This record gives sequence, C-alpha cells and structure tokens, in this order.
Amino acid sequence: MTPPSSATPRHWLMKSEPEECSIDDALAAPGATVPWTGVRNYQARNFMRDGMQVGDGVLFYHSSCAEPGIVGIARVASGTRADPTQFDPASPYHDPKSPPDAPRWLLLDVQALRKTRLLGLPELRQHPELADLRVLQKGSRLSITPVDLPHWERIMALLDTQA
DNA sequence: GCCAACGTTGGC
DNA sequence: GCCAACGTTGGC
Repeated sequence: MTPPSSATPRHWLMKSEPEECSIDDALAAPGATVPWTGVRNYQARNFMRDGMQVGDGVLFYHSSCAEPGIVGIARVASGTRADPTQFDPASPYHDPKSPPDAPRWLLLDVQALRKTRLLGLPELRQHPELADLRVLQKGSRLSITPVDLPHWERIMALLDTQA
C-alpha cells in the first residue's frame, strides 16, 4: 500500500549564522534541540507552517561567515508554534506589528543529529547535478528551502567523501 | 567593507 | 495596484 503523499519524507536546508547558533551550539543544546527562532520571511515561515513535518531531514548550513556551507545533519523535531521573540521588545527579532492574538511569526524545533565535514559553497558549485539547489541560485536569500530527494542523496554521498 | 539581489513599505 | 525608496541578506 502506498503511503499518502503527506507522509512522504521531505528534506530542507536551513541557514544559521554560526555566531548565532552553530552546529556545535545545536549539538550542545539539551537534547541537541534548538528552537529555530528569528525567521522573518513569509516564504520561509510558510515552509515551516505548511510543508515541514516532524522527522523531515535538514541540512544544517552556516551562512554569513568565512566558510559558508553545509556543516551538519538535523531533523525537524516539532510542529510550529509562535516565535516568542516577536513580542519581546528587547529582542532583535521584535516585531511590534505582530498581533499577539494572531502571531505573525512561527518557529519549530530542530534537532541536530551529527556534524559533518564542511561541504562548502565552492564545492557544491562544482557538481552540475546540484545546480538547481536553491541555495546555489544567484541572490538566494531564503533561510529555509526545500531540497529534492536526489539532491539530498547526492549531498549525503558527498559528505561521505573527502573534500 | 562592498555591493548585488531581494523583500517590504508606503505614497500616490 | 504601481513602483521608488529603503532595509536586509549574504557571498566575496
């Protein structure tokens, strides 16, 4: 019997600035699980709300740093809930326009599974079969992007090789 | 630090 | 609904 498409495993790439939350930070957190706070983009929010399911595979990506690239494997560990930082005036993620009775911004928990070798942007670009990967597109700024299964599998294989 | 690309805001 | 101005992202 074929499972419904809603049960199909999905895969994602999630960007994190290592100065905010590195793969080491995530692995060191209780249960290696961190609330993915600070998403302030509607498309990324909608991926969390409408697309991501507990157990989905996540490529943990370091951005805005000396060596941007994939640095670990994680999984989606919860459904969405309101991101509390949107209501915190002291937070850089504060959003005074978000109605408390209808929170604009969501987060979900991400559980780090393991650190990998750095699979950096230049190396990713060397592989033509990965050319469609969203994070390789010019001007790609989305902090959460879906990853097609063939891309996921290719990246898993690359992570098992030397750079 | 630079700057291209992008998303959001707000005047009209 | 258009679009210019602005702020942010993120690689380099």
